[in-house]
Amino acid sequence: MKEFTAITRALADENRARILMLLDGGELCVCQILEMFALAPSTISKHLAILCQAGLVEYRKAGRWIYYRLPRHRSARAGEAIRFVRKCLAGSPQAANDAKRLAAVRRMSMKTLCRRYRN
Amino acid sequence: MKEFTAITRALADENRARILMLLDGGELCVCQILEMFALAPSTISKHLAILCQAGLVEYRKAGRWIYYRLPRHRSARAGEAIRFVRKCLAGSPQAANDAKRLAAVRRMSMKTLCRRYRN
DNA sequence: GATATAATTCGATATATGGCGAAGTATAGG
DNA sequence: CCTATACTTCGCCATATATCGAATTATATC
Repeated sequence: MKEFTAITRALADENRARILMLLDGGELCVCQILEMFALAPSTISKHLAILCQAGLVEYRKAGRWIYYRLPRHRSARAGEAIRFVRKCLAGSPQAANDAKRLAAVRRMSMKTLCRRYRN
Repeated sequence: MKEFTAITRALADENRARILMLLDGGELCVCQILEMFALAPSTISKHLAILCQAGLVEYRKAGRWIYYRLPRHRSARAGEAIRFVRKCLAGSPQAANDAKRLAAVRRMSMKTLCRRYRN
């Protein structure tokens, strides 16, 4: 029940759900995720931490960059949650829009992306 | 996306998830639901309203009593949500406990139940 | 109709959550 | 090792949420 609550609370935010759908298309660097949202880096970081805590994403470090992705080995409940989000949002206007924009973001260099949010 | 958010927010509360699992076993009168929780009637009522708003439950009036149940005709997303909750919680300690207690509650008369929370 | 009953709505409060900017951490490169 | 870079953590604020008790609505019964 505790795991379930962590998962549903993690899903109960539009931005986090969008992040999950983005990651469903493959792993992304934080700077790429950041580029998809009009939010401060610290906010995105917090969202990612919440998703991580719920077991809905995992990350790997690669030098200076950190890549987030759907966990390779998920708990049964996390798997059901991801399936649920996919079923609900796949093909939705928001997801379609995000996918389109993500394709453009993927074509940008990491350097360009990371410079965007420099203070 | 708006519907999805309403659904995930509705699920993001332990008590509401428990209510859904209870209703998965068949419709229940508000006073029966009330008996399952240590919460004020007004609080339960609000939870039911939130579930209703999200399309996860519906109700029917029968004289003085109001019965809640999983909606006969659900949206695709509501169906996925209910399936998700069921998959995650069916067989969990909490659900097993609740089911046991619910069986006892079902054996009580409505009059007895309703008198319980009289101010 | 008047009264009692079953549930909801309203108003108030305490806590949780999402957001930001500033400070901190860890890695890369000169 | 000193600086720049890529994120995260911390501290704060505004809003949202869960909860309660009191007032309200709607139905049944006398």
